[in-house]
Amino acid sequence: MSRNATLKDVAERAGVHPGTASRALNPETRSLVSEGTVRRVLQAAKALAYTPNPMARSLKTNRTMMVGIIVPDLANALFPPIVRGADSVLTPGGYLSIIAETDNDAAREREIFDALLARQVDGLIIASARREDEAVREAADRHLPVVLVNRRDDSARLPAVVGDDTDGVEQAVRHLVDLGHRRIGHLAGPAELSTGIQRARAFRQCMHELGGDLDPALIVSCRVYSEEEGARAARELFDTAVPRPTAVLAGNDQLAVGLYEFLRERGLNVPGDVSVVGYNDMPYVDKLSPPLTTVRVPHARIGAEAARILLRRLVDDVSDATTVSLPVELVVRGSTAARR
Amino acid sequence: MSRNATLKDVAERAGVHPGTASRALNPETRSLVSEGTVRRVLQAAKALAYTPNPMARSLKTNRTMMVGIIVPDLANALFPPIVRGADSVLTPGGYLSIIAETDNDAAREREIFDALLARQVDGLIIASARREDEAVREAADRHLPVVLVNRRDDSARLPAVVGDDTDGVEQAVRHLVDLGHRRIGHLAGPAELSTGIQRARAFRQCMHELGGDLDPALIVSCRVYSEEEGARAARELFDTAVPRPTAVLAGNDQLAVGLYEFLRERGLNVPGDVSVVGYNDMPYVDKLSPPLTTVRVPHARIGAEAARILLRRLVDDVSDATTVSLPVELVVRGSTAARR
DNA sequence: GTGAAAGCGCTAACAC
DNA sequence: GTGTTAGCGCTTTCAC
Repeated sequence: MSRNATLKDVAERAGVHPGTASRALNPETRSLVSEGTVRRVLQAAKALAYTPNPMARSLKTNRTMMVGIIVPDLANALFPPIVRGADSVLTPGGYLSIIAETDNDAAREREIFDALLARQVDGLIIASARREDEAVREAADRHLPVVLVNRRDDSARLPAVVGDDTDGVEQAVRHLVDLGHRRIGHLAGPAELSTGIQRARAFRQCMHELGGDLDPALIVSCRVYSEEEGARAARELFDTAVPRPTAVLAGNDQLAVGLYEFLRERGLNVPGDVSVVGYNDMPYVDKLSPPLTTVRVPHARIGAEAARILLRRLVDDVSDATTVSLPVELVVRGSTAARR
Repeated sequence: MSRNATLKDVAERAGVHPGTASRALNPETRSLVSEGTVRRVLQAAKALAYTPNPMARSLKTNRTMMVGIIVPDLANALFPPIVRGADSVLTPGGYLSIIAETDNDAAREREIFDALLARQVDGLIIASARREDEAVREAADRHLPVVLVNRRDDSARLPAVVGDDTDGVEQAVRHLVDLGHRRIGHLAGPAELSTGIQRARAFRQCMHELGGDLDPALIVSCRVYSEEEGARAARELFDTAVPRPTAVLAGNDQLAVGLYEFLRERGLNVPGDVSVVGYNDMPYVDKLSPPLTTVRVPHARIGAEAARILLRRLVDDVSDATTVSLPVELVVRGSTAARR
């Protein structure tokens, strides 16, 4: 924006060669320079309020110290904590995070992926992966430093950090079964997302193990995670499953909110007639009436852990394509009650 | 991340000098090159999947094509739409947005401001301005290309885009007065923020003009915008103002949510005993019970307009420190009713 | 321990 | 119309 001091300025003021100034300023190479010179250079740098030009440095070192974070949608309260968690690790590590939104659009994701690579980011954290994802596939093919968060792709060739969906669903179903429910419905998330398929799979498994009703009509798939789709799927569920479920596990909190709407329209009471469990523990679901029982996913921790894995790759060049599952916790509120 | 084609590669493949290739690739200078050459260069570039190295370009042009967006907190549902609105203008303009959060911390804001400048961003959109703000002051002093959004600083030396607080408050108060309320309380936002002071000022003014009760005990200041602080201030309001207000205008929706909590604890019904109006129309306030009547602020438009002003400065070098006020709209829901 | 010099990839002023 | 050259600010190899 305005004329800044350059290394040359600092060198001149300190009466040394720019090369020497560079060495003195860089902690890694500082030991190569005599103590007195280091002091003079540091002093000159301070006096001139010198900040190295990252462009010039990047051009030389081939590293931008920037990491891209790709999320579907910042307005979805799920993602800001992930971003913040990642940021809290990246910033102290000297990296700048570049956040971009895909709007849940595969084409847009592709564009952003390309744009970020063109900008020479050193690595990428992707929260928008679909199970079949072109950008993710390319990242794996090219061995780019990429970590997936929250959602995985099917190839599983990239490291990923997610919440433990299997355990989360089990806690939820067990809670409902303990309350006496057997006929439990599931509003399954999009089949193209790992969370959707994973939670649905865990749901079937649990129902089987815990003695729930295995009627296939109890599972309805949602095309997207949204309130409207939740309401639509809820309608389908309650119109199809006979007798109607006494409890429903929603694939995420947004679907649960749609379910709430539907039940209210139908004149069905929560939890009197139907118990409801959500997933994620978004902000404000404790303010719904009744407050939503849901599975809390540690999104900030997920983001932080992903950043740590990425930095390990970037800084120490250690890589492994393992998936880290972080523990989740059922938060019981007012939307679940014993079956009447 | 991996070896990319350089301009030199493209030039070689097209059988021309790098300088010529550069001209052919740049739309601005393309007319200087013969048609056939342009075609060959473009073709070579395509074949090699050439993307210009932004570092090298920036080093030369002294422009990074990056804009910093500073927000207090992405988890506050207010700010993602601002970011998205800005982004929707910046991206087509060829700019990349760098989003950073201050956590409502002045020191952190200062750090981020410096870090972004060190990264050589071309301009800044600041949503975290306090009325007295060191970073904002410096930006003005140095004539940096900066646009304020949502919140302004007192010096008013920088362009700003905000919602029309005066009109918003007037619509809210008029609505309450029309419902028969006279004893209307106000949970004022932080005095260090322009929105807090502005809305409180407008509130006093309106109450005066519309015949409301001017009892100073009806206005309570909040230190921060948060639910807890809203609840605390509500307690103070209802403990101090005698007789108690029959309606309350909250400085923002978060304060309104805190007010809800307090009223529920006190056993006061909304809107039966007390009507409540919020400010901002955050997501999910329509899901509260009762759904919150509030003033809708066009945050996405605010972000977009700010970006437009910034681009005008960056691209065409037009600048003016005027404040743009965008129209707001009262959304009447279930939290307001006629005084009994 | 320090200086000299090359060069990262690009653009732009200047030749021809 | 195209080639040549210099140089943006920095790091790093090579001399000395």
